[in-house]
Amino acid sequence: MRLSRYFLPALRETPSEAQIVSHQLMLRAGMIKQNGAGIYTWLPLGLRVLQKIEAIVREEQERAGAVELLMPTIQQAELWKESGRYEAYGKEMLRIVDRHEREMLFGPTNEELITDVFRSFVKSYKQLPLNLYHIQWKFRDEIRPRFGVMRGREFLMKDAYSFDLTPDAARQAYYRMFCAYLNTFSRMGLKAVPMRADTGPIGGDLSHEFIILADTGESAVFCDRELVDMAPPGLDLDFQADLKPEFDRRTALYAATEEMHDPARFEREVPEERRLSARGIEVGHIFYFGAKYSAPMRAHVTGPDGKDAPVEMGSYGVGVSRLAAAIIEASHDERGIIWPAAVAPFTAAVVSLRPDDAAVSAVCESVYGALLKAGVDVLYDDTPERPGAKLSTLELAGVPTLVVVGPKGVKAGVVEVRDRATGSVVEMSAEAAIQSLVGTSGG
RNA sequence: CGGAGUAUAGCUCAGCCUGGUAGAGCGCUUGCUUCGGGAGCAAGAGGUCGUUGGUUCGAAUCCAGCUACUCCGACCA
Repeated sequence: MRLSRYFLPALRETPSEAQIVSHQLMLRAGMIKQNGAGIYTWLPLGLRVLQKIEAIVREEQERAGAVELLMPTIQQAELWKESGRYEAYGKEMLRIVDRHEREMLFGPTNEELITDVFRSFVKSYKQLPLNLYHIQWKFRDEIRPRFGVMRGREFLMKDAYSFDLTPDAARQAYYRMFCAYLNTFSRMGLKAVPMRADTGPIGGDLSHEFIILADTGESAVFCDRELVDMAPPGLDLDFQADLKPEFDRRTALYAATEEMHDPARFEREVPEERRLSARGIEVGHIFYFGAKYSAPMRAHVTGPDGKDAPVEMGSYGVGVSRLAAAIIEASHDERGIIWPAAVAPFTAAVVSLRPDDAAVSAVCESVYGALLKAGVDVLYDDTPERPGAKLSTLELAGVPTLVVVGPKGVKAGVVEVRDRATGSVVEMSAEAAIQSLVGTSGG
């Protein structure tokens, strides 16, 4: 992408409405624009990040055996009346009336819809286990949205729903998602700690929140330090196997959010030097809730004994749009965002210090062309801005690697390769710069 | 929903107290000089001062209503 043809409306000053660093940086880097309280347009750079996050979530869901579909944003009220949540959900649910005076709603979640899909098509235990997921915009009319997309009213969420015949099988489905989540967050460069969670209004008796640690996190968390650096299960994990040992190993140590925190137990179970009190951001939440929806909505399957029973369900959410902000909270410095390569909007940028210099432009074009051809997500800054302004903007936007091409370097036969995270600046031939990027870019 | 603020140029803000017809910096346009860390000079464009009403000879300024946004609390991926 040539920056001269791109749309990157970066701001030099911080808009006054932004309180936390991720919101400030997202506005300044031209990722989002606010429309109303908790409602945002995703500008091109922000959309790229969102799509990278989505892609990772999708790959790891598929790896764990989940199947993607897409449910609507606007739903009819009927199913919610059936489950009993139309009254129970309260004002957070945005209710809409259509031209025929029918009651509609903008979905805050999708248990009812998916349960309806399931009961329409699945009748036998032989079609189980099943895990269906989608990545869709949701709306919750929060009393007080804040912190940009961290707690918006409209947000993009991945939610998966598992269906099993027995509680034991349902627990295995839960363990699969548990492991998939750890791999998912790890791939985004995050250290996520699973914490025993309150099941809240969704109900059920088994639930974990996935928390990433960040000073600006909205909830206080308490855990054993060992958990923070525990490696994820890994992409070669066998999702067909019994994952209970894996799950048990990762939930044996103390980890709790404020609501579930038991100070006495914390002190009893965790040696003092390993006690970690920090702040965290919830980026995922998984629930096992059995027949909470399948019973009232009569989503029954016939078992091998010929008897019908409500299907055992669980639901598994990832806050996709929230993750964009959460990653920034966990990875930034005074100059701006530091994207982990896997979610960076562009993995590299070629920066022409002198677009009016033919020799400089020739080197830029050849590097840019080679990187494009190799499938690297590369931005080419061919604009006539001054060097300082260019570098500042690209550092603000967090591009992981810059290939800086200037007249001095070109005369000496070198370009500069700058690493955003470490700040290192290395001179090398254009050829070597291309090689280093093609070799390391994971796409 | 309770409490507290804010609303003036694209952005950050001043002006309001003490009423007299709107400013700065950055950004934008044009030209020249510059060009390796957010350039300099010159000339420009850009605002029904959130909105409605009231007071007044006269309102960005004083008063009231409304709306939007932000912050603190209860709620949440």
